[in-house]
Amino acid sequence: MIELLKSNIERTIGMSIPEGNCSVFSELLFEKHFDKKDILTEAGTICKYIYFITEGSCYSYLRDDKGDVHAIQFGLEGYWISDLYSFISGKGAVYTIEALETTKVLALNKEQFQKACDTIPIFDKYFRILIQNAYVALQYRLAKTNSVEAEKLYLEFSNLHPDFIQRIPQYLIASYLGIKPQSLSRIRKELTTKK
Amino acid sequence: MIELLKSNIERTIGMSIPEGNCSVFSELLFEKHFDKKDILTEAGTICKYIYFITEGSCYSYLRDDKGDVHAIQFGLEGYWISDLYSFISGKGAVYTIEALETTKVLALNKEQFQKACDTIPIFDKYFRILIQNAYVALQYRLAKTNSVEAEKLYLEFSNLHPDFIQRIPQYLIASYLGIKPQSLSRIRKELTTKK
DNA sequence: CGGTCTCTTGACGGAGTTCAAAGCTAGTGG
DNA sequence: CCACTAGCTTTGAACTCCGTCAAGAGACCG
Repeated sequence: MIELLKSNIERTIGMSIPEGNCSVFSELLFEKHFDKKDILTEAGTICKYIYFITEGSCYSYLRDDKGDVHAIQFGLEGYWISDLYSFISGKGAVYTIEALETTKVLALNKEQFQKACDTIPIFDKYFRILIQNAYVALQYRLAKTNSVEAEKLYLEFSNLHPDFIQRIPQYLIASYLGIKPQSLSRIRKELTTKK
Repeated sequence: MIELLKSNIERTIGMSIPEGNCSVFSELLFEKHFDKKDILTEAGTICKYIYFITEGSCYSYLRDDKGDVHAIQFGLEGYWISDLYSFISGKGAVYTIEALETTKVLALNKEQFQKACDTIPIFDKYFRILIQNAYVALQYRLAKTNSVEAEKLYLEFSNLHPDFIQRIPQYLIASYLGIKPQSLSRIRKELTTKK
């Protein structure tokens, strides 16, 4: 269970974790289980946890004034997901997080997160790298959104995340790319007839 | 000079800086001067510094396959600007950073940045918060880009950053918002006639 | 005062949206 | 185990916002 997280950390920071640290982890993290369509965090409420997905998949979304859903982020096994703003500030969440499948996570509340950062320097470093990477990737994604047509956006996405294409419904991928499901359907049709 | 940074740190982390730390700063940071249109970092080369702007303004941009420029980020007095990916990884920068006016910055290279984080815990914390905030804001910006028409995007931007509207050329603001200068011109016309 | 850079305006075109309806597909209950 | 339903995907036709191309007006700098 915790093995996935451990290997994830080691891969990210490029060094192996001392044995002692693992037991500290086990104490801080606790498992949670969600069924498909369960809500991990509701927009407006305080997001008390960051979740590390060990099984299944989730996504976060923003609901706009018209009530339309806009997918923000997907998470599969080995991904963290949360409303970071709410988690850190303690204010109401902007996004809702929902399970796409039967999902198991390791949850960490703010206090435990602090403790993990304070007592396990490697974890502190790990999380810093994670956010830096997420920030850099996001900046690039926005730049692409503003400069490239939807077809190329989809191609890049499917090359980068073939696993997402397999497991995440098309209408959510469309939403994530900033287009309508109908448009993505037409794009996919175009792509298959091209080949 | 360094006062601006000091007050910036104090405002961000919500506590005052011990006297001793300031002198450490002065040793690590060094001043640089740029004229309008000078390049702080060129895409493709390694971005060796993060810059804290004390006077003037800059922007970072991505040049796409067609040679078109896409504004990524603006920086005025009190803002940090860099190609974070390149700075951290030591690989070639994705973005170019250019001065929009005569600009003075405090520069910090990787080694000095490390030293600052290691010896000044407050600085470490400050930078973590900065990136977290930037990440959260960016995520929200992308969500808006994908859900809101250009007019509202511009209105939000001008409400949030009236100082940017004053000092940054309109064609760059258009680029930042992901639209063409002509479109922004028309949007602005619409808005004035509406009132 | 001439040249370059920025902003504006007009006409047209195209990528993606909207509205609507019909196929699919997977999950549910009988 | 099949039938039914709800949700997802596909397809068509009309529309809309923004992009493209082009030209002119204004501003700024040497």
